[in-house]
Formats: sequence, C-alpha cells, structure tokens
Amino acid sequence: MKLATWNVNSINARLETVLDWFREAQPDVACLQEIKCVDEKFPREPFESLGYNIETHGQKTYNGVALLSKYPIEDVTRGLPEGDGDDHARYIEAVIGAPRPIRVGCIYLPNGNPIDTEKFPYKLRWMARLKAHAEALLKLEEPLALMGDFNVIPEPADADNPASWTGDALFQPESRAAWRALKHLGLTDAQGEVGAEPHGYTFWDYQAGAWQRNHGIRIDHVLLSPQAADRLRACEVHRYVREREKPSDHVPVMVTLDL
DNA sequence: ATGGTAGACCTTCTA
Repeated sequence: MKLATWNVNSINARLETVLDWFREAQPDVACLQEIKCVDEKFPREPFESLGYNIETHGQKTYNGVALLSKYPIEDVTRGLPEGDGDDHARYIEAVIGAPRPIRVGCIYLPNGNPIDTEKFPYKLRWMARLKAHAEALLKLEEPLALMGDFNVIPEPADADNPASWTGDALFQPESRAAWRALKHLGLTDAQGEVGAEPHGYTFWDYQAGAWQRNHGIRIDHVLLSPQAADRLRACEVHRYVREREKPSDHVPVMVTLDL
C-alpha cells in the first residue's frame, strides 16, 4: 500500500498538476496540505472519478488539509485535541480501512515566521499538542502514520545552505528539539530508514531561482509507529514534479507499506 | 544587495 503526502499550495490552482501525478503515482492514500479552500470548494468529482474517497478540513484562503483514499475512510477527526481558540485547519486524522487498517494523521504544522512574533510560540504550542496526541496514539500499539508538511528542517544535512536558515522558524533550535522529542516517543522517520536519499529535499522556494540552484530543504516528513515501521518497504521523494509547469513549491513524499 | 514568486482576494497576508 502506497501512502503519500504533498503540500499542493492550493488544490484549485494545482488541480491538473495534482491529477496528473495521482494518475501516474497511484497512491492508495494521500494527505494533502494547503488546499487553501473551504470544504465546499474542494474539487471532489475529478478525484472521485479516479476512485478516491475524500475527507477535507478546509478553511478560506489559508491552510486546509485533505485525506484521500481508495479504501474506506473511517473515524474521521478534525483538528488536534486541546485546540481551544485555534481556528487554523491544520490537522485531519482517520483510520484507513485497508486489509490491515492504518491510522493516518495529515499534518500542516505552522510555519512560525517571523520568530519575534506570536507566530513562533504558536508553532511551538502546536508541536507540544502534536506530541501529546502522538503519545496517546502510540499507546494504541497500532499501525500509525503521521505525515505532512512539518515545517521543520531536522538537521543541517536537510538544507542546501543551512547557514542561510539561521534565525528562521523552520531551523530554530526549539523547533528542531520539538521534532526530536516527537521522534523520541518511538516514531520512525521513514525517509531516514529506507530512502535512497535520507536527506532528499522536499521544498524549494519560488523565489530567487531556488529550484534551479537546488537551494532546497527537507520539511515534509512521514513518521511511523513501530507497527507501521516494521512494514516499511520503500520511501521516495518525487522530486521530478518540481520542474513541471505551475508546480507547487513542495513535492510529494511516498511510502510503501506492506499492509 | 533585505531582493525574489505564488496564491487568495480586494489590499495585504501568508509562505
């Protein structure tokens, strides 16, 4: 079974590009971030025609996440626990009714820039909530994948020019420490396990020719519970999608699990 | 050199 994550930067602006990739890559489950529309404006029909069930957690203009699956989508929840006052649509979770079910959390973690504003503590609070929730989910001892745009560069090797990210929320010591704390609960970073490119970049800014100069960073991640990690067979970054017409600034990351 | 681009949407915010 193939599970993918992709920050599409507007599902409606990206529709043809995303559909092309779905037809080629044939993910069984896809987590999309930054759909940038309310639920009613998600283009359901073309994905349903490809055989997907769809659950969205949308928002006007910003953020928004979606779960698409060729298998039934069950027990859907929207938003992380303890979210009083948090009106950003950044998390949707469900159990995928595959032959062997897997719980999937689709994550669009706050960017957090600039760090001297309220946005950075919001990012860190969100990460603390995610950690608490992951801790609860791991107690279930089930196959679990937490995947999405984490907006964290885990290590210097995950950036083409790490020094240029000094002072950026994506590479702050606090952000990286929170990422490590999440992993240390017992989650496996899929790209580090079996990926041909353990530090392969997943994002290149639109500005200043970042793609042409390969000024990339690795910020889209797949974290697996032990029960899922034991069944990990492959992890690939679909870098080629970045050079197409009207690309997202992120590319898909796809894992193959023996479920 | 504090630039540059993209998307939603209405003038600027977010990334």
